[in-house]
Amino acid sequence: MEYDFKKIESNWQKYWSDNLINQVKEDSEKQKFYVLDMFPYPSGAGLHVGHPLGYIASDIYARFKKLKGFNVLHPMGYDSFGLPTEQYAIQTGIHPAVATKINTKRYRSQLDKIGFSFDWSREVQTSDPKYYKWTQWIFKQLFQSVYCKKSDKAVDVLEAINYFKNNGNLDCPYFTDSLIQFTKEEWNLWSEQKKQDVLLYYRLAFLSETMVNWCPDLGTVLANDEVKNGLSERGGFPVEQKKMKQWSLRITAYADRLNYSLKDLDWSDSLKEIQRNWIGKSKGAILNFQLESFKGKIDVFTTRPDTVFGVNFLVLAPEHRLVSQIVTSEHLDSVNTYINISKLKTERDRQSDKKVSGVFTGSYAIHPFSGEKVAVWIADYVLASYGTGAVMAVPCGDQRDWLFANNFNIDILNVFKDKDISESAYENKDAVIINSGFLNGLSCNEAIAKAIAFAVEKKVGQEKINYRLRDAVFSRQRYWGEPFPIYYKKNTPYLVDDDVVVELPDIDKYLPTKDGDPPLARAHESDWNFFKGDSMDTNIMPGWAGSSWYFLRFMDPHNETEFVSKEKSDYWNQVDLYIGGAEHAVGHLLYSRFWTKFLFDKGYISFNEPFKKLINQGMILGRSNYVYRVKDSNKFVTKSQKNNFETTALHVDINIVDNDILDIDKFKKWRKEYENAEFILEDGRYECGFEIEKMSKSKYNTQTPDDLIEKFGADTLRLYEMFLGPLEQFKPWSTKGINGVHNFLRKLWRHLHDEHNNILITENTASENSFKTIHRAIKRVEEDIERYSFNTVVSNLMICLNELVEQKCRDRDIISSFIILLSPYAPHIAEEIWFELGEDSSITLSNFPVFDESILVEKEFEYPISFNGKMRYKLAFSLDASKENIENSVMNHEKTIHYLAGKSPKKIIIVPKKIVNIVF
RNA sequence: GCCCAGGUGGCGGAAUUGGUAGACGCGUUGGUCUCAAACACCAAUGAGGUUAAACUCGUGCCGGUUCGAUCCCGGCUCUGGGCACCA
Repeated sequence: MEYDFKKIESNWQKYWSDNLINQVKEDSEKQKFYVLDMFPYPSGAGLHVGHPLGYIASDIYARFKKLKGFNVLHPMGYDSFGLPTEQYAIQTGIHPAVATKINTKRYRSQLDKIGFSFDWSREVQTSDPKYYKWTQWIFKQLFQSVYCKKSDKAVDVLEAINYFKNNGNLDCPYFTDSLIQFTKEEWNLWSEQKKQDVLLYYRLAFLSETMVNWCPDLGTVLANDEVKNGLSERGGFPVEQKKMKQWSLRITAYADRLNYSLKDLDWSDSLKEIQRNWIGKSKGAILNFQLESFKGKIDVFTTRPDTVFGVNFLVLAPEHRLVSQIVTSEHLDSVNTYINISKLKTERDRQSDKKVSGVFTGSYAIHPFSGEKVAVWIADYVLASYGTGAVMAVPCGDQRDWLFANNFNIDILNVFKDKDISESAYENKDAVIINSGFLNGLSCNEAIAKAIAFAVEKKVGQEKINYRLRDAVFSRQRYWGEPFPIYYKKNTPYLVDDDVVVELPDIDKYLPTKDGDPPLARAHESDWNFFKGDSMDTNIMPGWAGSSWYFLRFMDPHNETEFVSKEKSDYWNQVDLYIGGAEHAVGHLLYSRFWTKFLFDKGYISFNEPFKKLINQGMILGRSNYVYRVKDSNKFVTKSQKNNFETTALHVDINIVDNDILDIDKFKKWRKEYENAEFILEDGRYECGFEIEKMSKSKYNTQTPDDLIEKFGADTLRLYEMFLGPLEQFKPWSTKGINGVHNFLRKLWRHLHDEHNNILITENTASENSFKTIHRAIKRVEEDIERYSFNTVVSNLMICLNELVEQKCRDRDIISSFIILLSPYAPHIAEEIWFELGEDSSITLSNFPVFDESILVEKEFEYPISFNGKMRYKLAFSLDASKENIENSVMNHEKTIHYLAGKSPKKIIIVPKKIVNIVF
């Protein structure tokens, strides 16, 4: 009888679920370990073989840690709010909640078939009101908090209110980017509404009128990380800049901490680098340029104060608030024209337009160091949203300034000794400064320090650290997301009462109103489960709201009084191992870190980073097949002849192609329009082209895990996905090698069963060799799993089995150990054999075998004997052989004499237990 | 343009601290079993070279350090990813 994986797998999946084998409870006696996957968005397409890759790895690790005696938390849930389900609702009228239910059910059945050890009793779904009650709660905490720069943490807004009452906002320690200044008298005289408006400049969740990324096709605003090259990440629609009133989160207050604590995380360098780039810390100075004919000054941010004497002009962003004040009447027309043109450009146009443009305002500023007059221009290469929205232009040291100066025939002063700036600016920092008054003769770094010191002394500037990171826009004008726990009284936002969850109301259509308000504006007062004030907020939260804290809810998923109890979050603490795709590098991973730090500041949890160790699994790419249709015909030409025709390449379903050879009959049946297709063949065969690309339904290159499980079983699938290569690496999907791992399991089965499927096992018969074999495997499997080298574990298990088969070893102890080693990878077959061995509780509850070093101790070592570094032959010596002994034997060996060919050795290197090298 | 990761047989990949390059698997070839096929098993399999061996070359390219380099250093190149008027 053969290995009947279908029966085995369904039996044990039922056993595990009936006996609650995977449920986990807090247990202070045991050390905890938290293994988490980035939870999936349940799309209508279901899982393909790429999705479970990370889940399999984390499941193996979780099972391994359990065997090592840890109390392992390994949950799963769904990030179930989001755009695709809503788009589907718009097309079909099916309520997103209904579609979500169907999709999650499908996901669940696919996941169950793979044999994961998830504790499903802890499942959460972000679209469940019991869950998003607490997402709203966290938003409320953010709204009720401001950031105190002095204590470097979030504090209650009441603290700020108290401060304003007694001091105004002079020297106040609370983080803001507003320039507003007020005294305590002013504050105390203000109306309640005015006070609330001003507080919005400080709250960590705030409403503001700012430039946002508006995507007309999606009908919503987007955060910066959802825009790629001026197009929306989802759908690839154009995005424009628009001034709108939106909710934002003041993540910029956390920029420094988010940047700094990256260094302690066990994440890949490239991922940390992406976050660092995104935060974009740069050190420099703010310098003040007094205006010549107006009161007031232009502040510029620069990272190169050493080049300050090389300033030939200033440039403001067209949107800069001073532009309208300083423009002279004779330049008014040209400035207004320029501003209007740049307003019309989208972000994408502005980026792709490499032409130098700008206009002179007619005004001058006074150089704070030299006292000279400096012309003030406006140009759209200066961004309003970075730094101060103004730059000091140093054409000799900055290429953009150089191009600008050249274009408008502005003189360029060179402040670098012996550097040629006739062809381009000199941007390196390794020069000596000249033409710069008291900075002359200094290196750039010395000059930077001295220039800042001078600016501080003369009160014309100070040191400044600037971040590229912007506050995160937090509202979306869509339907399928968390409603805001906010109502309005006279346009001022207020929080709803403490214990209330604002539920998503039912509406007639999932589209904006006639007036362009978000879909939720369709809800009447009676449609809301809670209504107060003049109106409810009609925005929803973005997709990343629910996923920014779900790892906390898994610790205490059914708590109705807290988002997570302190006791439980203290026990489970940080996620010890987090596995997911690199596409979340700046979105989800940055926002989760932000929320974790915030909740830490407020004392709700006692750790300030969510994910201690993170692995990005590489994407599994699809291997698409193409057929070539001859233009304007229903004729298809084989790959080798396609250049003789004008053809269009079309994706063809990989399921009707074998080894790049098209199954013509299946192809004719595949699509109605191909029923009468004709073919130009070579040797009677149609060869398809291929391409490695992302797996997607539209490319017909997807493979579902279900098909493979049907054919080979879940254990084979699990082993094979790991065997493909290192987890982090991108790799094309191919089922070429799947027979290999399947044969491994069959070989194991056959080794342990007779032809009637009776278990073959012997007692205490193992040879010394078998002990060595199994202990070598124990060592390697343990070490490799510990260092997340999941692919080499499979090889080691194969090697071990090959040896045991050769040794005809069926000894109970050895086989038990082997089965436990295998069980994280192939839990079903392991469980089956485990019970056949006479055990009566799940293998999950057993212990990982203990490696015994003494068994592997060898008496001798086979030395590679190399000549000038090249291995030529091997010679065994006992481990206690002296160097002299080894040298003598080697030098007298006939092969040595042969390889030396009469020459005398210059040097003989003997490294004990490593190598012998003879240099001649 | 800047930053990060990577380049090893026909293919996926291994080599953990500078010490036998190519483990394990796929594929291919030959053989055993079979009426035959499938399965299974055995053997070979980096390239050149030879009846066989000897030998030569070989981890993207050029150079360096070292008794010894896939691994360390310098320069280049290609692939993938990130950022990009960021002052």
